[in-house]
Amino acid sequence: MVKTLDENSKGLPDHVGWRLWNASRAWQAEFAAAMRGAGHPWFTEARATLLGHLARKGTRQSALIDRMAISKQAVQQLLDGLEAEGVVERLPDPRDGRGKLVCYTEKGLAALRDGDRIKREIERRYVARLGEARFATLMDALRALDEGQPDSKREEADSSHERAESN
Amino acid sequence: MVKTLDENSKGLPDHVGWRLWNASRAWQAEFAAAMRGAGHPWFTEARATLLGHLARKGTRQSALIDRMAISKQAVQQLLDGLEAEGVVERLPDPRDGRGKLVCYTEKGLAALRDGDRIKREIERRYVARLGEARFATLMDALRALDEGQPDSKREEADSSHERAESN
DNA sequence: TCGGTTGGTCAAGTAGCTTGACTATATAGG
DNA sequence: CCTATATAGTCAAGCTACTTGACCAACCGA
Repeated sequence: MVKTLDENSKGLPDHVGWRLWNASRAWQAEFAAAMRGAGHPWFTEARATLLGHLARKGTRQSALIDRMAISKQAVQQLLDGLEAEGVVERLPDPRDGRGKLVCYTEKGLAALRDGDRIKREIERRYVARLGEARFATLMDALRALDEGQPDSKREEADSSHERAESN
Repeated sequence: MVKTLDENSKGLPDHVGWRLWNASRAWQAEFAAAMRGAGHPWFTEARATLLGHLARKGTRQSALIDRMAISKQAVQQLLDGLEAEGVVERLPDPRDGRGKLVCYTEKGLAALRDGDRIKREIERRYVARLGEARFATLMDALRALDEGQPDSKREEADSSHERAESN
């Protein structure tokens, strides 16, 4: 997206925004295709985002809501879907009658393992294409970009603060 | 998305895919916010993508369909919206009774100008954050990544071939 | 124990896609 | 010329990933 509004000379756009978008999109597509090919047809981008915030030992639904930058209802709907697919399950939180613990099922853990493998494979291919040095500088620049951005970094014991109630 | 499936040690993911996604997302958000702030509240990501393929002198609707990697109906719906907003207009193609030429309105051209300005401003800020050298290597790596990808590059006289009819 | 905050659900609406089914124009072959 | 097929566009319905609004139930602090 936002190849936007610029068309340099004859051809496609060529500014940071477009290049970033393009590269990101390519990575996604490659990853998702590999995941679906590896026997996880339920895999989608939105679900992956959510699972990325889900600790192996399980996470409170409310914690997921805090960490993802979307409404709690959206998180709930994603979870409904993942639960229906048998990837996660919602258990009652023993320490809070209201709360629910979202946990991986065996199926979910298997996907996790495949995901890690696939991710490493893609990375390997990227290194092969760019060379180690260039790949390293790429990562370095991207990290520097992220660091400057507000809202990145938020280590762990971070419940409560910012993201002050939306609904 | 796809912060996915890895959570290195304590904290957020840190692989290429995630970094790219994050950076891309940040750029988008910054650009869209600036555009809306500049008096173009109709601006969205999907619309920007489409406009990125629309030449200043106008483009055949069917050509837009070829260039964007989505269904013709999706393109049509996007155009419906943009037309309703008064950003583009659809004129009959004099050389083909079936075809329509999609053109910018004055409002659309104004957005184009603002977009270019904003894009340059963001780029300037990126350079300030990374330093010129690092910014240059970032662009270089991203370009190298794109080049390797299938379907990128498609200079101009490219009508017809690939993308063989979907619907 | 009462009031406010927190955790979660249900319902309805929107954006941005998809596929399927259809109409109108163009064009190539007999 | 006339028919067959490909091309350009439209209409309709459906899905995913979000949104806001309204609500209930459990917890917690004064």
